[in-house]
Amino acid sequence: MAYWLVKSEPFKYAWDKMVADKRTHWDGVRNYQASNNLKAMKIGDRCFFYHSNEGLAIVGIVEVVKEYYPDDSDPAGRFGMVDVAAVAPMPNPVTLAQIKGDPRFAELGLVRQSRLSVSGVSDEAWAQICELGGYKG
DNA sequence: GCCAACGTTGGC
DNA sequence: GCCAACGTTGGC
Repeated sequence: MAYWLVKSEPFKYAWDKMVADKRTHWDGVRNYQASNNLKAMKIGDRCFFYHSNEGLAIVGIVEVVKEYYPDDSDPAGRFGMVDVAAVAPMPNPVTLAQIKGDPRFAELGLVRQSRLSVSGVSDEAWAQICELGGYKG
C-alpha cells in the first residue's frame, strides 16, 4: 500500500464537505506531476487530506476507492481523476508549521514542493505524522 | 496583498 | 529545443 498527500482549499472543498459526501471525485488536477501521482494510486492507498491557504494542516485521512480515469471536466482530455472516500479525521490536525519544524520531514513533498497538489508520502513519514496527530490506524 | 517558486506558453 | 514572459499557487 502506498501513501499520499492531497491538498484542498477549504473554501473550495473542505474536510467537512468530504465527510458529508463520504466519497468524492478528486478532480480538477491540471498538473502533470500531480496527475502522474494520481495515476500511480491504487485502490486501498491512503492519503492525508491537507487544507491549503486556510488552516494549513493535515485534517483527515481518505482512501482511494477508484483508480485513475478520465476527468471529464478537462476539455482537453489530458488529465484524469480518482475517487476517494473519507476514512477518519486527524484527532489533532498536524500543521504545516509542525511539519516544517521537524527535520524528519525535510524530504516530504509538501515541504520540498509546496505547490504540488498531489504528492507522495513515505511509509516512515506517514507513521510519524499519524503519531503526531494522535491517529491510530 | 505581496512575493517566491515553479509550470506553461510561445517566439525564435 | 531554448529561453523569456507570463500565469498560478500557496505561504506569510
